Amino acid sequence: MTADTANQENASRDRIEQTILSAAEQVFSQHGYRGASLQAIADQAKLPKANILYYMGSKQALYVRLLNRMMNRWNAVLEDITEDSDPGQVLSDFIRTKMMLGQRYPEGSKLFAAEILAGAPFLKEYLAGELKEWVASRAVIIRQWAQQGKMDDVDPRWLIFLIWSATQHYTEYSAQVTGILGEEALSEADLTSICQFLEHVILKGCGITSSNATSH
Amino acid sequence: MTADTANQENASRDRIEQTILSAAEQVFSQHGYRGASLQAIADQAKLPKANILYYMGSKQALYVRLLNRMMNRWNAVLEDITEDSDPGQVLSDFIRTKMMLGQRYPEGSKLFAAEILAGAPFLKEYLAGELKEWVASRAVIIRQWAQQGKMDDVDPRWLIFLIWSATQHYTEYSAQVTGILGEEALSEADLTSICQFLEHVILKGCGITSSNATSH
DNA sequence: GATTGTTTTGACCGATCGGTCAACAATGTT
DNA sequence: AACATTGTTGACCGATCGGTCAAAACAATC
Repeated sequence: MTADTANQENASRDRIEQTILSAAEQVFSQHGYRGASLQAIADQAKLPKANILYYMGSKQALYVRLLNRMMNRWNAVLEDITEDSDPGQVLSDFIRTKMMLGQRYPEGSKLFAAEILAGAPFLKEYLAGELKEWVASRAVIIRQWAQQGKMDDVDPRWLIFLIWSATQHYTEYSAQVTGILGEEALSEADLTSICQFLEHVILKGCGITSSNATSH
Repeated sequence: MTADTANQENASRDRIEQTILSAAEQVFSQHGYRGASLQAIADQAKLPKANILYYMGSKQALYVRLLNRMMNRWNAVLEDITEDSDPGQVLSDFIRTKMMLGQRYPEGSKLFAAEILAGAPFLKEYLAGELKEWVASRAVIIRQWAQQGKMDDVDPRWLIFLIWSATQHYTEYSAQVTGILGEEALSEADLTSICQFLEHVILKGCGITSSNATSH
């Protein structure tokens, strides 16, 4: 096997795996781990069922792989903030980025939501480990901002949960939102309006005078 | 059949039905409609599987009945507001009530969330009908408050969605929240703190001077 | 062209799915 | 006591579940 054919084959293998992962993400996100069937995933991917297992090993391995892929997409958010950062700028970016991620990866977001709804059987350690530390470290910085008088002295944990929930709502509850709005899907105008609303309420609600937060 | 024995039998039947509904709510809320099995519900209710079907007819009928029961619990919220109401008082009550409902019926709330995640196959008409009208009518009143200068001119729909998402988060994402906090469950102190935080941020964020909102 | 390794896929496995049914127990009614 | 109604439940049905396997198709090397 030459390097050329190796690349070619690996590329082919990657393409098939991506097809399967994408199909599986859709099915798992709609019906959760138990409710999803390999046959439904295979149909979605337009491949025989045995092929799914050949590439992914088992239903559980496929599911865990999807969860990990989604976790990786969430890195780099709120990662490089310090006590000297501008809260308005940071929270504004946070809201926008979180909203954008949800719109970019709706199936992945729903997959994650279903996992949490089921009691997070595959993510318990991650939540109580990595993510807990991440929240704690961000909370320290936010508290410093409050001590500096840059914002109100609110509990940073509730603030983070508020931004998470408010933004995730529009992807995970999209069926409810679109039903109520009477639209097929959220328009660009809707998204802009929602982001502006969230920035307005959350920043103002935290006592942040958004000097340059609307400069985007 | 005397009236007495009729009452007795109906009471017995009701008790069994409630047992089944409660068991089913737990199973459906964790695994969604497809992921839940009648056998699992029967085990939870400590009844033979055939007994579940005798009382409920079918899996779908049982599921729909649970959804309707949950919908009924949500009535009476924001129902008696007028243009003369005090926004601070109303929104404060809204936040508290919504939070309380989530804590009181965690399984029902998760059941609803799973239904929406799956694309709301059984609730499409309700969302696009009753609930849409409900939101629209509340929105009219909230806009009147803004015109009267009682609050900022924010989009009432986004405001309603914000309060929904922020409060629901603590029941539907309880696995994530408790994992991050390192607690088994949310304490009373946590809940009080969260309510105060949400009232502070949302009311202030909407430009509402909460004169007597903290009188509870 | 023979050989070796990798994909592909239909057929199949035991277990479980939602649902039916008949036999039986329990309870009312007369 | 005889009968009718309702409640209970194990056994069973065809379909589908996740997963295995072997035979065939395919590709690469010598």
